[in-house]
Amino acid sequence: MRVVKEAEARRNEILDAAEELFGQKGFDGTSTGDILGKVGIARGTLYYHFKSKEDIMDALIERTNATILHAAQQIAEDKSIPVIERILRAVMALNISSGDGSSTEIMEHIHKPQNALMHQKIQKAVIHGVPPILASIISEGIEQGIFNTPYPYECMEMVVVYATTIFDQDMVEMTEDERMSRILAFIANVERLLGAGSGSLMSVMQMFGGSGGVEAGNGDE
Amino acid sequence: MRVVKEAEARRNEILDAAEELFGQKGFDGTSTGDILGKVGIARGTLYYHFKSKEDIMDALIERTNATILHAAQQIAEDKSIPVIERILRAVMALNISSGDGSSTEIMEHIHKPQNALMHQKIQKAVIHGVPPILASIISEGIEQGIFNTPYPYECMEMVVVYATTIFDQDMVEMTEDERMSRILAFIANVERLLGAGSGSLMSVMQMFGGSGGVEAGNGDE
DNA sequence: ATTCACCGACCGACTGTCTGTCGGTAATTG
DNA sequence: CAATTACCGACAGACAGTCGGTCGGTGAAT
Repeated sequence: MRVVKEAEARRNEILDAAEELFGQKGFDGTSTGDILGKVGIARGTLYYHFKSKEDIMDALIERTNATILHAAQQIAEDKSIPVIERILRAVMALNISSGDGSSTEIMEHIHKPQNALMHQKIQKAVIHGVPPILASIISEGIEQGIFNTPYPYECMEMVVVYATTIFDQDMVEMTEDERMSRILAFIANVERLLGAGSGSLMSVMQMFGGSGGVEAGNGDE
Repeated sequence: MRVVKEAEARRNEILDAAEELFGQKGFDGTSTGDILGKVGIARGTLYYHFKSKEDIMDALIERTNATILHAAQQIAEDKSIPVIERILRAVMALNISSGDGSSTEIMEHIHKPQNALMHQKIQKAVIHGVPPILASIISEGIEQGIFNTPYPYECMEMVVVYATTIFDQDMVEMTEDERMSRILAFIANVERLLGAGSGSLMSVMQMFGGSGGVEAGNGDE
């Protein structure tokens, strides 16, 4: 039983299988044998296309990242959308999406206590890729007088690092209430960082899916 | 050749060896065989004291953390030290120290591209343990009118998450200049978060070893 | 004060699993 | 009908964890 395909097709088959398996069982929990079985190829074939198991992970992250960042970048450049709305949409594009309707929901099930390495690599990619995109939008906001900070990039870096660590990962166990109050504090803090008016960013709360009627018309402080 | 010791003594011998080896070669790069050789015991003995390799790491992190956090806590409670100075000292206590002069400089060489799992676990412990300590100092500062924020805890959480990710790890490659400008921006951002006067936190810059006006003298790297 | 039963600490051969390699084979292409 | 490209699967090497068994010390009983 021998099926020959174009190298890139095989590569993607392997990545697809790896994506699903890593999501289910984690990187360490997935053996190359699992991938072999799922794709239906032999050991040698896998190592013909990838030089190591880790190489598969790297390729997977790059593939996903390219797709996701591109989508966010597109949105960021669309000056027809108001700044605040655009931030919201750009961030949304990073969370789920992908475009072609296929899976690519790595972000979904990656938050396992396992996959530490994968986690780290993804975060590195995110920290590298996302802040520049958001900072460009912020800069526009500054020109429009919506924001006011000398450090748009560093602000976004801080925001992204914090949000991905606390909200996307399972670094801190939280009840639904704790989460909600963290989100409120977070938004208030971001407003300060960006020099935005108090409450001006409350509309972005919908980014944090789950519960929470956006009803929050509270004026604290 | 058979040497019998008290269980806790052996446990600590094993942890000492693991600490050094993990620091040198990383967690994945260290085999249980390496530890065995270094301590001079047999396989079975290791698994008599620890239930798995990961269990060794957990114990190691807990041991280190207990020491470090305790030191920082002590400082935080010393109301004779001015608030700003106290923050500085508490953070210093987290970085190196340990107390008894022995090693415990995990934080030193842990920042390797390897040890992802260890990294994650340490960060989790830090995120859990440090913000409460710092927040208590901040709260005092608020009473004294030095700071002004409704969210001292969340601010510290954000600060700690960001600083450990960007400055302590190698998440982002930076030149010395980039690092310096990141630090400046960071301090300015923290001042905003805490509602502190502009420039009031510049003195804490010495926390970030290396260059900067502190003249500490060490030329690392 | 000697014997003996007991138990915690210790040993190391062994097992199962996993990653990565290598020589060889089938399909494809020019 | 070469030469290249994709593929195969047996194999080597390494490693984490297990298990039956051993040894030294300690306290109780003789």
